[in-house]
Order: sequence, then C-alpha cells, then structure tokens
Amino acid sequence: MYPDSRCSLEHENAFQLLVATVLSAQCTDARVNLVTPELFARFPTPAALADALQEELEEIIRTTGFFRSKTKSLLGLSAALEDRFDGRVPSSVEELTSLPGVGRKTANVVLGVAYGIAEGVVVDTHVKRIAYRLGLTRQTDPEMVEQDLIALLPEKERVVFTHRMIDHGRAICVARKPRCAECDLHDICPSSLV
DNA sequence: ATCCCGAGGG
DNA sequence: CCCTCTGGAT
Repeated sequence: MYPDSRCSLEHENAFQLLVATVLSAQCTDARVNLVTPELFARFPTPAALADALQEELEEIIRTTGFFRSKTKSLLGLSAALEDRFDGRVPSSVEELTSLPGVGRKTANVVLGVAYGIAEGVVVDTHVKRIAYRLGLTRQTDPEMVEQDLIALLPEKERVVFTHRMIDHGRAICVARKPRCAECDLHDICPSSLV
C-alpha cells in the first residue's frame, strides 16, 4: 500500500518546508501549495520574510486559515532563525520547538523530511485517527499516541509510515465516512465496518 | 455541521 | 484540561 508515499507540501529546502508546515495547521496541504509559490517568490529567505509587512503576509496566506496567528508565527520564527540560528533551520526537536508557532508535529516533519532524522513520529490528525482505528494506540493525546508509535516503529519506518497514513486518511480512512469496503486493512482493523 | 499534515494561552 | 484562532471544501 502506498509504496511511494512522501511529503506532499511543496518545498525546495528546509526553510520552505518549515514555513509550509506551519501553514498546514487545520488546512489541506493542497491549499498550502496554492499560496507558497507566491510566498517563496517574494520572501525566499528568513531574512526577507522577517522583514515582510504584516498586511502583505496576511493577504498572501489568508486562505490557509488562522492567518493572523500564522503571520505572527512566520514573522517570529524568521526573526528567530536570523537572530539565533544564523539564518539556518536547526535540526533538533528542542531547537525547532523553541521557534514561535512550531510544536512537536511541525518539528518532526522538518526533522524527518528535510534532515532524515526520525527520533519521533509525526502525529497529525490523520495519523492520530488511523492509529486509533487500527488499534495501534488507545491514547487520544497526540504526544501519547506518538509514544505508542515510537515503540511500534523502527526509525527507518517512521517517516514513510506517516506519509502512508496521510495518503490512506485522505483516500480511504477518511474522518467522517471511512470507505472500509475499499480498504486493504479491513480484515485486520478492529474498527472496520465490513 | 464537520473536517483539514496544530499551536498557544488560560 | 479547556478554549481560541480562520478559510475553504464537502
């Protein structure tokens, strides 16, 4: 299933991935990919983004939702990258989550996709829902779900696992009305409706 | 009305 | 733990 699953947020470097992942909160990545070309063309570096006008930034990213707080996060994290990390995206969870607007989920995405580091597991809304339905966890708090998945998955499997869960969550195991009859896992899934 | 690759604040 | 932030798609 999903042999070639990978990150679907369009990006060319760690900085762009960080920005796109911040924008992806409570928003489809397809919509994020609609605004990032203009965003990256106007503000290609942390230094450029840190100097952006708030109003201009809000206008560009408005359709991704939560645009005021996301604008604040992008301005804050760009300034922090300049001030504390020499304009580079750091490669540890502690440093990444010290940036405004960056929590464990975003940090794990950047570490895994940009740097190939998978000490944690990305737990987004799809991973959380599907792990629960499959009986891989009984937890509902994302950090607790992550601990269960870390115990289940060797490091090499963690990055691709998340992307497969996301693909599966979009195509089959959707939130509202899962298509269990089309699911390859229906006979081993404790939540299967068929 | 519910959901989308969440995070911060109370 | 709870709440709020936000627009677009279904």
